[in-house]
Amino acid sequence: MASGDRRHGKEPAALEEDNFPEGLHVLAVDDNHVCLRVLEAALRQCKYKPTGVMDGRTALKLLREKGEDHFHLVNTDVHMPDMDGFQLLELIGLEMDLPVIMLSVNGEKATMYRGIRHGACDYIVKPADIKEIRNIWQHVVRKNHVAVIHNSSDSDDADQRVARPVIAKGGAKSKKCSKKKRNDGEGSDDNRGRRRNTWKKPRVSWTSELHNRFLEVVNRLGVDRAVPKAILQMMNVHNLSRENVASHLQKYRLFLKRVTDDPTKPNHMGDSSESRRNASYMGMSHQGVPPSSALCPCGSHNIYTAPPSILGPYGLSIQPRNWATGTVDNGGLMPDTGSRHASGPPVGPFANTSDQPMQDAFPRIHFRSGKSYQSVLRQKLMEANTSVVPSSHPGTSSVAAEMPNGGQLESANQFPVQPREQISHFSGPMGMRPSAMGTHGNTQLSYLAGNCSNPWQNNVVPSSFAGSMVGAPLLPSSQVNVILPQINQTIFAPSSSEMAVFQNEQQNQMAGTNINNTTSVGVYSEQMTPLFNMASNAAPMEMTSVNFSPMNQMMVNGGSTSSPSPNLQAGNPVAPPAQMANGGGSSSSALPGHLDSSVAPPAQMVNGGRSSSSALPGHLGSSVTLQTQMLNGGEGASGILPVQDDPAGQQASDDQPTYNTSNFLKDIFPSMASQDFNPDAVW
DNA sequence: ACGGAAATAT
DNA sequence: GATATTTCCG
Repeated sequence: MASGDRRHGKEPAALEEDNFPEGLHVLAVDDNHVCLRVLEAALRQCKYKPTGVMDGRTALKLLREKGEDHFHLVNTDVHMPDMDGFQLLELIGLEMDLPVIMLSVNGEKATMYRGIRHGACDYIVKPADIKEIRNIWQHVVRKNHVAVIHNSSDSDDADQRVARPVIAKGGAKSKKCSKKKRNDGEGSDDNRGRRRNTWKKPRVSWTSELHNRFLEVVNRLGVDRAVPKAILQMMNVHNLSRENVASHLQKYRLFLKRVTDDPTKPNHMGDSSESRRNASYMGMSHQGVPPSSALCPCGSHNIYTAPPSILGPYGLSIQPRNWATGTVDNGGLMPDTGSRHASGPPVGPFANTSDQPMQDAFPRIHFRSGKSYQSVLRQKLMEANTSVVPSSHPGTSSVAAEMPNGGQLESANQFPVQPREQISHFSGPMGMRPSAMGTHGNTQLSYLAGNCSNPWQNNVVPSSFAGSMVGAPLLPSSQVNVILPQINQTIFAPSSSEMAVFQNEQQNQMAGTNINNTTSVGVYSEQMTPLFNMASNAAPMEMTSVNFSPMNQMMVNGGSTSSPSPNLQAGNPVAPPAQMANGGGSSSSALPGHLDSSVAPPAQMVNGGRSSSSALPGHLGSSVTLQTQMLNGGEGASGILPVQDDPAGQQASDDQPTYNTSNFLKDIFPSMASQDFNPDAVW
């Protein structure tokens, strides 16, 4: 119960200095020679291995050449003449998935916001306190674990979890010393340099889609020849390892065995024994994802009809589930294996990705997982607001402790109400206007039943095989069609340019709606959020359970109720068929429109349901929306920021096109003069 | 490379 | 606490 132990705070709450991993390669980017020198010296002093370059372009080139494996961190100034610092942030983030700490001389919150929006995981205001420099290593650690630890948003020790050391001496494994001999040899060698090697393997989520394919292959191969390697090969799913398959196969075999041994096991499918087994198995493991029509041509893969497919009953059963409450209401048709995640449906992130197993991820611009992380950023921003140069480093328990509710708040407010104007941006499935959908439970129902998994597949369910969905083409929704393909392209073959376009698109749309209240983030952004997470994250590790919370929420929203809320309607397109089964099972239907829209998990609902930001004190609310914004990854959503001067269009002071020594001095000295002399200040 | 089983994550 | 998934090891 290692994880349990950690959750209960048995382990160090903070990233202790003891765990400082010396020799992290830090790429220092600053066009100013003096600055760079100082920075490098500081890094060195802090036991890092700085690799300084003079400008953004060189830095990017270097990064691309050496690969992210060579660097652990990037510390870059955002004020560079040769390249937009923010663009650099983004590029690095998207391409390399490296923690990037932005350096800024002005320390303005707008700059910080922007930097964060562009992927910075933290920022340091010059003159930097050496302590801050010293602490940046924690981002590497956090990066590795926040995602993994995240989820239990309701736990009060979340902050501690986030701050937990990861790569410390033991390499990737932060596991406590195993009681067994097996893990004793912690001191493996893969800890220091190869950050990559220290990374935990992304957790693959065996959705029904994936499982379907798996079963299909197994069936095709025959039980005897169905060995991991062969299966893997035939499955032809990217990012799926032999181990993954082996593991799944193991589980499957175990299941088969169990079924064989216990023929009395309930068979709700009423199928042949084989079918039953498969079906049951699916029930056992599938993630509430509608089966792929492609894999199961019967085309009846929905909760209303569960006919056998020519390919077999693979995962045909959908696990009706009330995502909102984390309970399962499948009419006893299926085991409740996938319902453990109270935070939402365990949907995978790869909607419509044709060959991607769902995995957890730790997106750069994704702070959901790190409640404390958010808190940290929030604090930093707050400090920035008050012109206080933060000395404490984000992630430290102390900081986290200051925002015990951070996670809850953010979640509750994550998906504010969608204004109609925005809704109109999206055409529903089959050309239905969102407003025309879901108003009546039947509408959704019929839609979902008729078109099977389209909406689900395209909008919500991160099906690994959605690409092969028979019904996919039926979905005329421009939104869906436009977005999904990009997901495929950006996630696993991240192209910064593509991503940029992607974001821009969204930004434009968002901007077009001129949202400026904290509850105006609409369906679009909600749906996009996960995409951004994915796209901006090379290691989709936490997608399933974290990144997609938004999606999950959407699902709850759209499928669980026939709420009259227009917002809800907006969410309908993503309503999972499975949810339809629940009909009005979700309690959300009884909730106010806003709540419906935001679909806050139970715990969060308590929080007020509606936009939490509005119920919170200024800064607090600000932070909440900040996350949303970050999640959105686009500036378009910035309008929701309570902070007035951080609108999308703000090109304000942080946009200094040029940054020369003169500016530097001007910026630095006043800054230094304005604060107590700090012997630790780097520059 | 496999598959069982322990470890760990959710 | 139960399971799912990963990791280790023969």
